[in-house]
Amino acid sequence: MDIRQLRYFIAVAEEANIGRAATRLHMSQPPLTRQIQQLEEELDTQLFVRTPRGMELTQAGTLFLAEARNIRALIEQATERTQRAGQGRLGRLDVAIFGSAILDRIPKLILNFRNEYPDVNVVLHTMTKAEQIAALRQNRITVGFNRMLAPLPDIRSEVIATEALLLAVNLNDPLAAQPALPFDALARRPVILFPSGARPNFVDKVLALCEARGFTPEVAQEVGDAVTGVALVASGFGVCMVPESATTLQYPGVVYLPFEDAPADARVDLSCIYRADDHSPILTTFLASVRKSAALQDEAMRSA
Amino acid sequence: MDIRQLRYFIAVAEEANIGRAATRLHMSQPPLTRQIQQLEEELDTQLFVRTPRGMELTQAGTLFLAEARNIRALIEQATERTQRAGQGRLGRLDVAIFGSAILDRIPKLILNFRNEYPDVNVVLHTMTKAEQIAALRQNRITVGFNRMLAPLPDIRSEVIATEALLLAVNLNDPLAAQPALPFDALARRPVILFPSGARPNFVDKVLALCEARGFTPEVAQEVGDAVTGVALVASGFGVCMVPESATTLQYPGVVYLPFEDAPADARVDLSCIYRADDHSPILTTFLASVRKSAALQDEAMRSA
DNA sequence: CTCACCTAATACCTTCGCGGTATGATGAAC
DNA sequence: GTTCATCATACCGCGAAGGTATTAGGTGAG
Repeated sequence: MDIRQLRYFIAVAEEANIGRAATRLHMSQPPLTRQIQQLEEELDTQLFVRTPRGMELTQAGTLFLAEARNIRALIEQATERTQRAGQGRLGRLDVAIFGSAILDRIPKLILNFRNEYPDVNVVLHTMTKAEQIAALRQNRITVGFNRMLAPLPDIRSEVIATEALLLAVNLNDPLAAQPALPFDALARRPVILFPSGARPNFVDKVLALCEARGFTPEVAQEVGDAVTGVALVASGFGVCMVPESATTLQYPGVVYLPFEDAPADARVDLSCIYRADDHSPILTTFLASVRKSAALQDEAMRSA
Repeated sequence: MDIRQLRYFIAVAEEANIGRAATRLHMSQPPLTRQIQQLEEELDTQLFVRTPRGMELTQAGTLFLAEARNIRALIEQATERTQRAGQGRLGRLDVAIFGSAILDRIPKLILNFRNEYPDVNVVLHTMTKAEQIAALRQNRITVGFNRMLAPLPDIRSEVIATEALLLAVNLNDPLAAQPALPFDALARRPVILFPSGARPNFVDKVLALCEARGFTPEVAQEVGDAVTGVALVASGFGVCMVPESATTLQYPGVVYLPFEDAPADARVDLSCIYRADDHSPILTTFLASVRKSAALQDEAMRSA
């Protein structure tokens, strides 16, 4: 059996007339006759009774018509869905995020993507940097978000955004009264650092910035993520350097203050990573969407 | 797209290797390569990534594999069901029966058919003889059961069985004491006749039998069917001639007695009728089944 | 009753494409 | 580097699909 024959059969059944069906199929009558005969022969079942006025479906033919329409619809659906999958508009995408990336920017990027491609099932996984790289290598995730990535041969990384750094200060601290701080405020207070885990990370960034300005901060505590860090600031342990997006984390007794000199290197990157050999359309569309909405976010931030 | 291509695709996907798939499909590798390429081209979607170790499904390919398996299963099911319909083993059969035919024989015939062909949906309709013929002509039924059918050009009828005639007698009647009756017992009692409705029918049969023996029975009452007739016998209205199969109708105060002389013409036929131009397989199988089980019934009756 | 007209079926031809064999290109393993 | 596997390409022959011309058969009008 052949899908072409199904098409032919449906046409003949609907027209109840081979000649008219042939016209509709843009072909001549004799080959159509032959195809119908072959179909009947292959099924070993009479589908039509030939009358002087045309073709009339038998009971078996009526049943087969329903089945044929089913099959045709299923085929159309299959091609359509496959094509959408091939364009990265349908399927599943496993995305890894890290702890404080939950704050603000990343969720918005992913939300934009989900709105644009509602038939892609985005599955989120929380992983550390090292876990993300291992998961990429095992194909357990397709893309990950992280900061401060060292280059690797098999993993490509792409900076999505850079964020300014702010200082989280306890509201009772005299520093909190000022609208902006000099960078060396860090030298005058115990500092809370995060994250713990694989280096290089945000800790190294902060320490490097201080070193460039000729001082070494007093480390009050190292913690796992930004949320814990801000919680310690609220408890009066010290100050804590955080990326801009952490300010969505409103914590009683904590204010986020910019640096008055706003040094160009006092920024931290936010990157997404993916396999260098992954050319799947779903990743391509995701990256395109992320680049687009990250650019929009940047613009909105600059104008604010 | 082509069903053959689906088969090829499934094989390649399952083997993850064109060469092995070609072997499995009993063909050589190059044409298989080409068919897969054509399929991808037609779908405008990459289904496989070519590796030095074989073919690996893309996400779109994985989805298409599931769809292709679905389609293949649906096609197999469609051919199988159509073939069964073409053999009269699947479908719908509208059968008309008349009032007292509900008794015994016909239900058994239909039950046998339903057991033998469980996928045929038998729909029963109760109709008089005239209604059955009209319904056949309008294709509202496929086959009907009735008695005493006059031949018609467009309706074929076939005697399924003949039944002996018995006399239903009230238990208080002195006749009821005898094991068998002479035929002219009918001349000595008021007679209940049935059915009313289109002639010729069973009434004519009874009257003709009496006339052949030189008497005209006294008609106590004409009623619609055997059930009512027997009820009147129970009430003492008179006697009533019934076909053998009516004896399944056990009625308190009524006995069924055979005729001692058992004349050869004291029998009545039971026929089935169908369109002369109906050659549908479902009718053919039904008739074959009916003939077979009617013969078995006859045999059982004779030996009893 | 016959003829015209509709229907589907058949005969024959051309062409396109499927499958075959032989060979090439490419990456992995030793 | 050589060998072995993979898939891709080139080219050929044949079968089958579609086209044209015609036949066969039933219906309805005159």
